[in-house]
Amino acid sequence: MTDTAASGPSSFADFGLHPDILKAVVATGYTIPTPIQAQAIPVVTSGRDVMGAAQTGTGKTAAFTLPILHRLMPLANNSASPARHPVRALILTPTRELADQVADNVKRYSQFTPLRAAVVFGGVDIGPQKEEVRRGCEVLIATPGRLLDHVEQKTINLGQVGMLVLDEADRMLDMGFLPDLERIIRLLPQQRQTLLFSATFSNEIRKLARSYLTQPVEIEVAARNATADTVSQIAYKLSGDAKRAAVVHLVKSRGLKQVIVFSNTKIGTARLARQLERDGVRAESIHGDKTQADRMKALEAFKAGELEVLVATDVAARGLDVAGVPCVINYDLPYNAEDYVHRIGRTGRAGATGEAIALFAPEEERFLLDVEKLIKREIPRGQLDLPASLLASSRGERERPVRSHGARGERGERGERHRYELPAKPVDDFFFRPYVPATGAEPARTEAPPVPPRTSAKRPLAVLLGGGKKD
DNA sequence: AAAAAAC
Repeated sequence: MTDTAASGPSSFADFGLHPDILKAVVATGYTIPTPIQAQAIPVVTSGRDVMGAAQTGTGKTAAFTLPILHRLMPLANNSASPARHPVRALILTPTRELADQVADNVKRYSQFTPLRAAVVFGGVDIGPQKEEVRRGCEVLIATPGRLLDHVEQKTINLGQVGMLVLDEADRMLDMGFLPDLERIIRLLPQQRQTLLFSATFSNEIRKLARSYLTQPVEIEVAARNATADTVSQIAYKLSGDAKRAAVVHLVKSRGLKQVIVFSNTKIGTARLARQLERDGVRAESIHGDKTQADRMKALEAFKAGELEVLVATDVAARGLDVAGVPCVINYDLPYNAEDYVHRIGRTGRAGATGEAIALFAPEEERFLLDVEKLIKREIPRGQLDLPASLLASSRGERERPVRSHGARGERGERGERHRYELPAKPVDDFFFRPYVPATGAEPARTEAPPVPPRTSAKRPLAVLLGGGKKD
């Protein structure tokens, strides 16, 4: 812990930032730096490495973007030659949306300078990115995979990068980006400033920091894993069936706009959005199986206030910054308690008040208890009175029971609903072959071993052959 | 267990 928090500058003008950058800050309407900005800006400006733990929505992006631009100003020139604009600062993010958003910020803060910024990420045509990069950029924002693609195609050279930012580093590790990160870092000069931001300081993160940071200044603004005080939290216990009705009721009865509803699965996300639309709620879904164009379209519509609800997987749990999201609903409780913190961090941002509502089925209560343990506070349980009309339609439309395979005994007494049940996907006919006991008398079968359900197709061969380790 | 990310 550092104890410099209280004594930070009380105005952006106190940082000594280059006037052209300060001008953009003023134009954006910022006056008082947030705690992370107050702490990080002087340290980054001084050239030191930083290991920062900050709640999302605390102004983290500006906290590293502003001093980076400031430090690049002596290198800025108005030349039209791409050769005069090599990449000097590289910002890596785990998701495409976050990269895009950080790029928007960098472009805004550099609008009055000759500095140029570009962004590259996957899922979209690489051609325009090549063109943008070819024109030259001092600041490059990227997701790791597409960046390596560019490097291999020699459209991007990282040999002049003097500043590296790893944003949402814990998420990048979770997503298996470590090998990509290592490859990218090997392409950078040894002599550089490195900033690592992470929601948590896990052992893996500390190890990463030991490998790539030099005597970093540790900055931590909020107690780790704490939730913002400005977010009120409540949890409603509901059967799985009633959840959808609850979302409709909450949105309609209170006239909510711009609600993010989190679901655990891509399929569940898409299905819920469709059902909400049928119930007269303007809703779109965003998840990783959608094309990048659709993801952007949904996000834009949401930002523009055209949607009442954005139904999202955890693709949207971290980093997304939509001004003024008043309410986040956890339609499913996340398997990892930490994801709860990230999800509800979408509301109550930058000091605004927000509300986080959790809808949990009885069998999900243990996840709620995990969350309470992590955030070290109790989430009050509420009672939600749903109109009968909503509940009825919720039942009628149900094509198959949700979680009917749950191990709970009381499911039996509602057996009538099982008649609606149809498997979502065709089941491999292996499961329907008669069971043959493996007696000695049995003729030797030379049949290939059954292929497990298709999800295993991506597993290493060794696992398929039974040689893989299972832990 | 699920999600994300290069083609």
